Amino acid sequence: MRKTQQRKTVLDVVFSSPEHFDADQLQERLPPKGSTDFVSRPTVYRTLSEFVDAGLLRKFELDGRSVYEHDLGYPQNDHLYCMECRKLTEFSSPEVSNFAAQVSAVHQFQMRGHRLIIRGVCADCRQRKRRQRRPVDLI
Amino acid sequence: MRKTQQRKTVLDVVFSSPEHFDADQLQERLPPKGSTDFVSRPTVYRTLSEFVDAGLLRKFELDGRSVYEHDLGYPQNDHLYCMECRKLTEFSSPEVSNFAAQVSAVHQFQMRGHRLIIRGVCADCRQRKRRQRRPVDLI
DNA sequence: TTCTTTGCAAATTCTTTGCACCGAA
DNA sequence: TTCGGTGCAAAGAATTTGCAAAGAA
Repeated sequence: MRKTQQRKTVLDVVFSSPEHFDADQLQERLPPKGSTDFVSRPTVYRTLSEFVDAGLLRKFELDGRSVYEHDLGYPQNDHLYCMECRKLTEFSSPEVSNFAAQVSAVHQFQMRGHRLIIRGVCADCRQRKRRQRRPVDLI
Repeated sequence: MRKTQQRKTVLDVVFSSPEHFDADQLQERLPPKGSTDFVSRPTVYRTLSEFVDAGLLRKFELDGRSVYEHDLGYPQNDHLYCMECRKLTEFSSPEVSNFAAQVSAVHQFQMRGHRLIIRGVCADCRQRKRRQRRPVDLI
């Protein structure tokens, strides 16, 4: 595997923030179209795919798009997903993992992994909505 | 809302089986292109969307496609997903629900719902693979 | 008749592929 | 020099939309 400017650029940006992202969000953080170290959309996808294979990132689907997260070496199976700002907050719970293993055993199911997504509205967005609503409520 | 042949046809087929399905799988079970009661692809999507709004079906994303399940009036938040045959087996667990509520509270997160997907290989597919492998192993 | 619903074709969105050129090694 | 890697354009797959014609009420 060759050390190219594109792979370096993507690597830098991907690991400059601990946040989840999709291909679109990543490209927004990469150098724009005129720059010397611009990275094209196909290369973004190809590079992300390589990083997943290399174990640097994990990929999963959300709302029909592919979302990537850093592979921190320990399980990150569980997420709070804000339906307003699309922010993901991750955690991992032995309770859920044990439960999943137990259910799999009962169904003679060979478990390869599991993922719990809790949908809702995050604290920030609730705050924002409350503030926005107040002036109207007072009329 | 008008009573059209298309809506009736889709309704019949959707509720003729308790299985999960995506738009493609549904259309395969609908009358083919020449038939009197053919339903076009856009109408399939529009009708499914109406059924979701009406509370007859629930929709969620899996592997980048939209998957529909019957809304049976009780929670079906948890699924075993076979990566081989794509079969979904559903269940619902108060443990996971309670856990989700508890985590949400800690994060001041307003929970709207949750979904646990356990990925792996179902009992049937394990059987099938074992059978297929045997002749080769004996050589 | 009226106004919703449908089918067709085309547009969108996200992702992947074909291919000629570029550039690490 | 040699292949692997890249950008562009185009292809795909899933879903949605514009619009004129069809058909419930």
